[in-house]
Amino acid sequence: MGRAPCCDKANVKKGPWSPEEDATLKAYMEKHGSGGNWIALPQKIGLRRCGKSCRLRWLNYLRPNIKHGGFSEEEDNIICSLYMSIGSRWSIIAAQLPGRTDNDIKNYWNTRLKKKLLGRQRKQQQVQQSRRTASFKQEMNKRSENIANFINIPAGFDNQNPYDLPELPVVPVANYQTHNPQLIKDQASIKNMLINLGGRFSHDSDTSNTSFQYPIDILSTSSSDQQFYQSSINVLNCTSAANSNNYSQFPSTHCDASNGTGGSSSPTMFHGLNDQNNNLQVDHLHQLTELEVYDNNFAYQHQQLGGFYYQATTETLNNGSTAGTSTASAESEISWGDINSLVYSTQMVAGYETSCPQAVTVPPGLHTVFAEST
DNA sequence: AAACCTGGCAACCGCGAGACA
DNA sequence: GTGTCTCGCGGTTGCCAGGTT
Repeated sequence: MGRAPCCDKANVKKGPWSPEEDATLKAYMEKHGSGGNWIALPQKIGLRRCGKSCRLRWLNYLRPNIKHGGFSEEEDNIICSLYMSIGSRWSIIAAQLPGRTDNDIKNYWNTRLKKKLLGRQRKQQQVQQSRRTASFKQEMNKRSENIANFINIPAGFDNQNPYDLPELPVVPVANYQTHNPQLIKDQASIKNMLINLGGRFSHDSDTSNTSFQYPIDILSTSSSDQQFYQSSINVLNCTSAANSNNYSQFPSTHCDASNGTGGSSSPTMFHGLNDQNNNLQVDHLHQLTELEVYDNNFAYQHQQLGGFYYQATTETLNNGSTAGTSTASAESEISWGDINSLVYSTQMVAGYETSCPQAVTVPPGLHTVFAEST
């Protein structure tokens, strides 16, 4: 059986609202509220409008304290960060921005923010392209050298084909979303996600468990996966500590992986690309320039391009070793309302890491590897 | 000045979830 | 358990103002 129409389509008015209609709806809503039944409301107040239309008009336009346009840089950042974390969950994003409606944010994203981001990405891609070209030239030079060495082949050469340079390692890094095909569908899921990302909620009953939980079944992964996860968790435990602070008041101390609380040296930061299977391609690693490190938007832009973002030391990359064992040094109490401070992290990753690495949170699909600085 | 194009935004549509009989 | 109804959400459409040709 089909769904019954919510209203008599033939007798309802469509299109823009007149000032009179607005005034009627507003007056009624301010006095009585919707009464929990939007469908019956238009008839009650003599409006030839669909109940859904009334609801929309009230929520998006007539409701008190609605802000239109003039999005601030801070709001931009929140929207971008949240979009990167949870996708097009406009109502949730709107809940973090007082006075903004989901419709407003959705429109703003579609018409401006997305383009703004794409523009920056294009710029970034150009830079990356020139780097790849340079790296290709370098590789060709290396190969030329190898060929030259082959020509002067030493005695005892073991028939190895000199043209086959050793394959560069491809280190698998499990992707949160890959391992969690059941995508986030509700606040509980998001809460779980945030817990998995290192947060805890003040009303959680198990307060004894302060350590980070693996977002995937890590025992079934390879040892190298486990090592990378452990590295990530070291970061996340640091994150837990950081998240108890207001994001605008970061401590000036550093965080290293050995104790999760503080260190003094700055980690080296890299970025790279994932392959089709979301595996980290070490051969595409690139150490971040200072400019990139301080580019507030680099992290999430790069993630959008299908890349990952992390920090590690050259040593870690070479031997795949984990950072020192970390323990959560401070409990982080994160309420649902504190989601803001969490989601800021995607932006903070690049903008703050070198001076305050503990302010790192890993959104789904974003890989972070942390190791002691050399 | 007129036609055309483009971007921004309000409003609509269809669907899923949850409440209720 | 099933069907109906409402709400809320995200995607899409279409109008309109301003810019360009």
